[in-house]
Amino acid sequence: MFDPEQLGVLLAETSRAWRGCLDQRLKPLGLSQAKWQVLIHVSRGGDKMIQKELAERMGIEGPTLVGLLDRMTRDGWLQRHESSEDRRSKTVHLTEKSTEILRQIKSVAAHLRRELLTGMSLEELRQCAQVLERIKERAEIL
Amino acid sequence: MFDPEQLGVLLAETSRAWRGCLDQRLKPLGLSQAKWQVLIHVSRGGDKMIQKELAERMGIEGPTLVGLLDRMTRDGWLQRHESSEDRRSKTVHLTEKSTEILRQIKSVAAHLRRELLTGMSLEELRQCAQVLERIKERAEIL
DNA sequence: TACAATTAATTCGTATGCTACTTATTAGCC
DNA sequence: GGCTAATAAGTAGCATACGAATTAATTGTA
Repeated sequence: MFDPEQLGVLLAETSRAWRGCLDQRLKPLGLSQAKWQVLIHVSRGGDKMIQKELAERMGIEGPTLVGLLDRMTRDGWLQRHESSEDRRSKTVHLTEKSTEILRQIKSVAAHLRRELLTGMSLEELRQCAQVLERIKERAEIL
Repeated sequence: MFDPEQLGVLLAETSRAWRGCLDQRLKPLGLSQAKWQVLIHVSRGGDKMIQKELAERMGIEGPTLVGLLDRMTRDGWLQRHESSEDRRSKTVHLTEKSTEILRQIKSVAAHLRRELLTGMSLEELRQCAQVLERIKERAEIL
């Protein structure tokens, strides 16, 4: 029996549970979800990415990112550099410590993903992803 | 083309986008997601439900609920009563104001759900929910 | 060129989440 | 009955999210 009324709740709970698992496993590395997301995005973004763009890619607001970067800089995960192109901007950079730990993050995330998804067919997952994608696109333009 | 590596990210983003829409529409009523969730659960729970049980049903920790109830009591959404059965416990109750607004909450949520899900077949949604359900169950026991 | 509008980062105040700890009360065991 | 465990609520401190307002720099226009 399926009630579409429950889909929103289920979606929220599933996302929460998944994130909770990952948080728990990355905690021993000193990392929260917000922090490893920053590291991933910075590593993908290259040396030219400024805070504004990082916030956009992460889907969070400027002030939220400022606080996050403050704590991460304080703890040696990141450095901020003045942009050479625009004196209003700052670029964000990995440190040795965070470069080192990125591999572990990716490995833990991939391992958890395999645990959560084993036994489900690629076709099932693909269809599920398609539905989610459509919901997401609609929600983002509303 | 579908890459299961992206499913976790997609799940998080979809959930976030849906919740964001609902938050935006309920904001004019003075309600955040945390607050309307409290109201929904209290209305379902009846007059015997104590804070401990409310926190469990909502999937949040005790101290988080304490702060939430503090703010909601302050703003006239709720009342706390001493439990007659156990002097350690307190029961949580709707006020006139919140009873009144609950209908609007449900109506807004149902309307949004229809907007986000129109055009998708019941079968598609059912299968998607099934996948989410399995992921959620695994994540919760890990 | 000068002035207005925009943009990037920040600060401030608040909401919401957590863990660890405290206090009051109840339950359980000898 | 009396001591110890467990339980419910709350407090304290922190992380993470937001919007509004501020500051400094850039862009666009008259």
